Amino acid sequence: MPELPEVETVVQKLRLVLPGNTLSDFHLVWPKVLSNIESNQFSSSIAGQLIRSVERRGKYIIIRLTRGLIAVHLRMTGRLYAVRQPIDLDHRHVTGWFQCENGIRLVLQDMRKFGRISFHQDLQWLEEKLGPEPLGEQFTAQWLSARLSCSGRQMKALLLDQGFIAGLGNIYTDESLWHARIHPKTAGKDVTLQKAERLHDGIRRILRQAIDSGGTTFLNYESEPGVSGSYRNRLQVFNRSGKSCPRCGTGIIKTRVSNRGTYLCPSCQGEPV
DNA sequence: CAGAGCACCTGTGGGC
DNA sequence: TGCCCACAGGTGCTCT
Repeated sequence: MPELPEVETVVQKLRLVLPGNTLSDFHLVWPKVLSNIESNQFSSSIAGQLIRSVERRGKYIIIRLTRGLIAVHLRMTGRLYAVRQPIDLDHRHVTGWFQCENGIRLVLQDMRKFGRISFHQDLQWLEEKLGPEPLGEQFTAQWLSARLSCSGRQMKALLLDQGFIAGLGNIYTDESLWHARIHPKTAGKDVTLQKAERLHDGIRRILRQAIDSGGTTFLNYESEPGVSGSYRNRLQVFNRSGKSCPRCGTGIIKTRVSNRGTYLCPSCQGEPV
């Protein structure tokens, strides 16, 4: 579900209420939600710990404690939100929640139960597996062009690979490739410098606009209960098969690339070289 | 190495 | 209306 802009929106909301609070307990509902630690050990590891900050790295939500950190990945349908204890919301699909000493609860609700929570001492494990942040300084057009030129993989697969760039998912990959007029099956090394520059520009511009819109909502994603993102109204190709390309008017088609549903303009994005 | 297929889960929407 | 199938914003694994 959530890609970088949706996760960033969640992090921005949590940042307003969590830092400064002290965790007291973790309540496990769906056993598999804890990916690298046993429930009792997790509860005792976080009990009494101060939440220092809430950050994002790729699609991971990072909650820094006095000692160690909690990482949450929402996968397809996860939501993470804070509620005041007296407010009893619809508790369907809750896979686990954190209790804070001041009464605030941090709830993970996840229809498909793919979302995961893990506990770590530092971020080294993540830095080893993720590529650069697309909105960070390391992600430049030169870097992108150089990395593309030495890969025979399809562009769609490359952009979805979190080890290549961290944070893009199916929606923003299709939107970015449309922006740069690149067919998703094009091999990385066949992308010209000019198109790599356009892609770099598109990725950053699209992600920033999506963050400003609070992300994209289809079925599930809400940064908190009742709050959906409006970037859906600004999508150019994703989920718009049969509608006309905003640039040239040609009908947008849906195909399958890299085993994912993929939207593109057959005119603007031509055939792969 | 690159790509396909499947597993993990539950819900929804389209076709008949 | 109801049933069945395909598909869903992600990731990790196996197999070819």
